[in-house]
Amino acid sequence: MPKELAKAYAPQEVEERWAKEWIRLGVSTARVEAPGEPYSIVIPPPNITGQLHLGHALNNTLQDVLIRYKKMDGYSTLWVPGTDHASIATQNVVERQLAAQGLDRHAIGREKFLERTFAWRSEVGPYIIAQLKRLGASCDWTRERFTMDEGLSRAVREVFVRLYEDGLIYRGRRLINWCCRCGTALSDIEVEHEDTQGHLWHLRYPLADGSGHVVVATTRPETMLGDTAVAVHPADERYRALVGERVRLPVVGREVPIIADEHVDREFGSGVVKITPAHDFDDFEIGRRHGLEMVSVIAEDGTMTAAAGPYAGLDRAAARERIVEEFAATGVLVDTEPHALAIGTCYRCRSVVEPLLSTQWFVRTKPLAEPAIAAVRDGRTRFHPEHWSKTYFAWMESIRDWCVSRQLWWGHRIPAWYCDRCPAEPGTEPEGAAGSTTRVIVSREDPTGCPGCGGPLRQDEDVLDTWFSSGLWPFSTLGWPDDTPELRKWYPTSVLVTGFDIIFFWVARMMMFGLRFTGEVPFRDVYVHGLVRDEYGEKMSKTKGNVKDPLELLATYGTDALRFTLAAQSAMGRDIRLSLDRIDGNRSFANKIWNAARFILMNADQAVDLAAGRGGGSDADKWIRARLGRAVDEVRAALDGYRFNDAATTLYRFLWNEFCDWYVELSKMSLYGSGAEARSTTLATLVSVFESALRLLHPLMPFLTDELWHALPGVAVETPALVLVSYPRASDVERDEGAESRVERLIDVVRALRNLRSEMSLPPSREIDLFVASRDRVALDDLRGFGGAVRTLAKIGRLEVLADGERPSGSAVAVAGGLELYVPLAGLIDVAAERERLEREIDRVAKDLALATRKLDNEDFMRRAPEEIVAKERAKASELTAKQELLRRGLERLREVEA
RNA sequence: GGUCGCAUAGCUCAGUUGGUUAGAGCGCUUGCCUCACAUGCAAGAGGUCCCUGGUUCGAAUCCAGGUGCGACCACCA
Repeated sequence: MPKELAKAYAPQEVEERWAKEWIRLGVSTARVEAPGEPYSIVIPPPNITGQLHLGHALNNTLQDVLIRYKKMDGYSTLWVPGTDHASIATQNVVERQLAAQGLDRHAIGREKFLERTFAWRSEVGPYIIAQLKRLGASCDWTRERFTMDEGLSRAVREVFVRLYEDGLIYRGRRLINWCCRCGTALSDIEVEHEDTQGHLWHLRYPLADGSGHVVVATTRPETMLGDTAVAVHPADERYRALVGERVRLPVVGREVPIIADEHVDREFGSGVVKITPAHDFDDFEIGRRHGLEMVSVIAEDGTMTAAAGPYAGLDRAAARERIVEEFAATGVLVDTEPHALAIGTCYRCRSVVEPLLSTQWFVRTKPLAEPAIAAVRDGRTRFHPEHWSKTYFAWMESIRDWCVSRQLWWGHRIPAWYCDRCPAEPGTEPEGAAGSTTRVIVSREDPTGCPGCGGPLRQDEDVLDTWFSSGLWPFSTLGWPDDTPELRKWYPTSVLVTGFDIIFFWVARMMMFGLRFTGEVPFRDVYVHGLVRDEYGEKMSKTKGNVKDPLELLATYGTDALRFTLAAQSAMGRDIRLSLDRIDGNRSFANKIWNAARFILMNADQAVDLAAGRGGGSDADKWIRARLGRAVDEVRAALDGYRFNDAATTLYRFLWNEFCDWYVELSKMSLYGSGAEARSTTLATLVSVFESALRLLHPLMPFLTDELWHALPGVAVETPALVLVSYPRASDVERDEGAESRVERLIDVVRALRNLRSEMSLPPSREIDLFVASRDRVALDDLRGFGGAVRTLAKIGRLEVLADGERPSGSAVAVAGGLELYVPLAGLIDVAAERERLEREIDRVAKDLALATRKLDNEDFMRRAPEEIVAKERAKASELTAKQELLRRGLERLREVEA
């Protein structure tokens, strides 16, 4: 029985109802034993601290489009949802909460801190999941994972231990990036470089023998306290004689050597550079090459160490100020100039990162990167758009060892224990820290005591980089290290959908770990989407205050409208400027579809046999089926190629410009003005084509389509959700090309007549007469077939086909669909206006004709262009010639009337 | 410094392998409350496809150079 639909689509109620219904039905719950080729996606797990933002909305919309499409198309799909513990980000949030209460984590202790964080996590963790559900994401919610789940933690430990056993994880003492605010080491990519305006200070270092001085230039004068050399270029004539001499450092009084190193840039500053191996990555390397001493003058909390002498205890920034002041007063500072430089900042708290000497755990990445590079080179994993593979290669090929230990509490604790009574076993001493006497035990199970002396052990205090566990996500979520049916079935996953900002952090790590531990790539495809920006192209950020809340947009425009807009704007790899007008336009699109359904339901006063709508009927019925077939092909091809924008455009055009604008109008004639049989076929076609179109659209607009599909007469009512129904296949749709071209001709004619009416300012209510002539028999036959439709759609009163050679005078003339159209003007309009219109039209035709003629006159074109192109050009030219001739005749007749 | 991307209508953007009359949405103009829809219908105006050169019968599309944006990477103190 036809349902009553409200006059306008109100998404809110429909969406909330369906979101719940899908979950109640468990439509997206994956079953290992389900038939069909496997298709799987693992969600980029949002941070538990997260709020759904537009980036998530985009990311998850695209994944959902793919999953729904594949599921409908018969694949055995799995979309694994979950969240990331986000070690450092979450810890910072909780620490801020503590600070608000005047506490810090050390005050409450590790255990309490973790308790509190877990508690908070169970409070806010479900929030983002609920938001994903609201977005319509058809994840398998029974398989939700969290990176600190028991299973995933076991995977983390397994990986750590295996890497350790294979010599790919080691402890080393070296220069690392240290965030003084977060109090932890960071990996190279966790440091962001910010351009700032600083100074270049020129300092005078006296030679130790008192024979003179050298001037060094530095952007960080406070580090001079830790200088252990100054360096010049070996080929620099100015300083060649000084190499091997010593300078005496101001303040600390230490004598340090003048060394020669290729790395020094002779052009920069004075050509003499101070070397601080403990606080600068370049200097660290130079120090290594020359066996220099390393003096740490900045401590982990950002204050100066005892080695900084009189500055000990001062914050590094204050120390710099003091030193500059004092150097200015004592003549050490000889010059100050402004200097632009990039300083490293912490990606989580934005404070300035210090290079410090520290003992940390590192992953040896070269042996992991090589197979990961090969897998993309040989196409086992493909990037879309392809150019992102270049970014991936560039990073992978110059990868450096990955510092994975963090001095944090929230995260996976490093499975290493120390016995301070037993000596280190050979080969397990930290690199770069000779003479360590501590025995290290790395183990899958928590050890009960030292295997050497049986004595107590202390576990490493540190946790792992959060990206260590996310790097395992594609297989840890499927049950690895166990050999599970899920892993066998759905790994490798089909596609990873992500933003380019985490190619290094995440994609690269998953590739390395995936290949190392499963022997296979973690995903076949990587679809990299752009960033969602505001309407001015600015990145959305809290600090800029231009963040749009997706939930607000959902409330205003509807989820489907937002989803459709995001997909439609997702041209391969381009950023999205989100314009509210666009979303609004797609809200109208949803409303348009809603009203098409209303129209159908209003007319569905009889039982509808869907099968009867799949063949036969009028030309219009056949035409819309043919158009549907084309749309199906296009949408499928677009989705297969991750061209979401093309899929959206095709759907929009088909539903609005073809189905609603033309077919619905044409169907009215059959519904209201013909026999029962024709009427019944048209009704069935309306329902059948619309039903297919809803299925075709479903991945993009799941709520609206599910609601309407179930309201249609004749559909399988026992199917509880549209995602369980098959995706349309072009081969299931009849394609009658004859009918297709006849209706195209009809459309051309109606357009031409409407155009003419409009140009002549004829009121739509006013009927006009139409005389038609043509030398094209087929065109005339066609016209006889669809004449009635022309009369209705263009408001024609009399319609007559002229005899051979007979042409009316004083008529407006148009040429369309191979037909000459004459509309007598007597008493209708101003003849002069029509004459002008004709003249303009003739000009236009003449221009096109000239273009075509020039090509055909060109010998090279005729000789070298392919046959079909030449034929096309010929056809065009002759058509234009005929048209021109006609318009000219029409013009002449008009002039006669005028005269 | 290196690498990558982008430049098309007033605005936001499409335009797969070179051959279209260069498209869409919004905005604008004109006319319509036509029995699904005014979140609508019909019609229209609006473009040196950034510049220069090259390849080609043919370039918005391919190549080179330039200009202007944007992003990423980077150890020039």
